[in-house]
Amino acid sequence: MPNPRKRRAGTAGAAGPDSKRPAGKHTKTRKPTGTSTRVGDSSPEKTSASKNCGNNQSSYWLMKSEPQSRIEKGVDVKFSIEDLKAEPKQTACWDGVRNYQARNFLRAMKLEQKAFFYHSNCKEPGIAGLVKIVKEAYPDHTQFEKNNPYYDPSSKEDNPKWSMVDVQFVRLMKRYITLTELKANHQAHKATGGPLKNMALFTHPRLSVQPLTPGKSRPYSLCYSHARMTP
DNA sequence: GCCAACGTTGGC
DNA sequence: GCCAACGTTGGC
Repeated sequence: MPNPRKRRAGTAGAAGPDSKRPAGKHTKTRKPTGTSTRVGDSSPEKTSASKNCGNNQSSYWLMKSEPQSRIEKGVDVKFSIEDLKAEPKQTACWDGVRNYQARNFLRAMKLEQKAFFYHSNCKEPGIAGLVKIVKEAYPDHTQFEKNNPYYDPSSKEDNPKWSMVDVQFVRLMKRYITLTELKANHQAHKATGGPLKNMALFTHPRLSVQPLTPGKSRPYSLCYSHARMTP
């Protein structure tokens, strides 16, 4: 059931983001490595950010979602950053990821890490805002729901294949960063060795959940092989 | 384990 | 709506 699609999210499950969270989890918002990165600044060169991809992986991610209505198996998959903002607690679960690489990245996400919210499959694709991880990976309930577009009959309750995280709205970008702009920077960086030269958005265009690398750190290809472990 | 057929992604 | 790129499936 290939559905390497990104996904919208539903209200953070009945088992909401905080239901069984270790209470005192008020970790300081750890800024991505000291790098100067003003995260979420509108300059695309800075949209890649954070740590290395070694063990603790990227501290910054990019997650795609479709802001426009589209019916998939009878269900509207639309989920824009405005939709996220409108959720209770501005929080939702990121369900429906059905691609192993994307899933592995979901599983690597840590509390408080941030992700750029990317609008795909729409008039003007691009980065719309910033979200943060408020619940680490747990089983995606939609894989067991027969009437759900993301139902996966091959997944067993005692060994769920697919995971999701909960994300919370942080803010919109100061200005919308279009795919066109990102691509221009990516192209330029390929020549100059700039930080976006290996941006997964272009090197792995179908990956709906992807890590971003810090300005001068290792190329994404390394992260990629690290994350490659299991299907 | 190869690989052709098929399905999906997502920009255009 | 088209279609190229690419992931998945399943026969062998």
